Amino acid sequence: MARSSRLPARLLGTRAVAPLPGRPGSRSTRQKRAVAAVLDSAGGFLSAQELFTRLRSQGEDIGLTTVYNRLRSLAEAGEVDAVRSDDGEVRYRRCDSSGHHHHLVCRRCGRTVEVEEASVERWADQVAAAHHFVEVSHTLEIVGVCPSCAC
Amino acid sequence: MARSSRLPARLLGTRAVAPLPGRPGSRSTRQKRAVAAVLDSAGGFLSAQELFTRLRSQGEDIGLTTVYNRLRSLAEAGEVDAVRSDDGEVRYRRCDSSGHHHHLVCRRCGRTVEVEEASVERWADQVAAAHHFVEVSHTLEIVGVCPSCAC
DNA sequence: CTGCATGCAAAATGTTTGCACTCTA
DNA sequence: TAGAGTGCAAACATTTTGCATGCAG
Repeated sequence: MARSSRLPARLLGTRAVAPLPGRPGSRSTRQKRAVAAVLDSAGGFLSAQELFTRLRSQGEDIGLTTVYNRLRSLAEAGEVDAVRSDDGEVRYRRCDSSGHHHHLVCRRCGRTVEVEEASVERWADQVAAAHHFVEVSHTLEIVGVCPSCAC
Repeated sequence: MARSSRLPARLLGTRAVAPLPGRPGSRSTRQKRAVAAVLDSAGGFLSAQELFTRLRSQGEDIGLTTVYNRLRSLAEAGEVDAVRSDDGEVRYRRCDSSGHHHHLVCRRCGRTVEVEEASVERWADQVAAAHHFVEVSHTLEIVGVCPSCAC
């Protein structure tokens, strides 16, 4: 009962040590390419369901299972970050690995702005250290309504 | 599709303008008392399912629906905090500090430390303002391994 | 008595799994 | 042609909802 784990919790958290894409035995398919493309163009966070809808609405013939499969592989490979949102969906974003950053998200249109602020990182690390926590990571998201959606 | 909300997202996030317990028309029942008791004695985070199991195993005759009902009421009243864990369950804990705060969570044993830091709040609001976002809220959680679990 | 509270049963969601089929390499 | 990849259908776990019944005030 306590043991649920619909998603191997290990996939979550923002740390990523990524093996390069194109590993042995990996095959290139239309679906893989499509998922990657949408993920790239989106920039921000996307849930599996959203991703699936976008693909379908742009005429791509792909199954929901495949989207989940792909997303899991990408997450395991460290090519996307996965965080669970408040409403229970897991949301993925292309991990540009160039630096740790957070997002300012519009709750209406989904527009996202990347935000970097070292002080927050430092603060989080300090807090953790003060309580002697190790292997620390953190998640932070600011949500609101963007100017275009405001009125 | 973006609109899922198995749990009205408004319950999450730590904003709480709490009406005092025992509001008008509120009745005291065995079940309510039982939930409150377990929640109190637990101290830390508890999922609805865990709470339910504990109640049952200690002989309490209560339904799962009631547990969920109660938890929702308590969350709306600001008497418990609700955070979604990595594995998808919402976990509740008796909320003692009345203000807005975040959590430092042990990813092994679930132990949590409440953290308050005005500067983070201010920073989040500033970032949002800079991009002209309104109706802003934010979520922040720091996860790591606590000293006892680090060994 | 009144209507808040309870809880069974059933629906809804997001995600995972079993497995037969498809296509890339 | 072997096996990685795909995707339908069905299973799952958590949470919500409909509704008839119960009980505190």
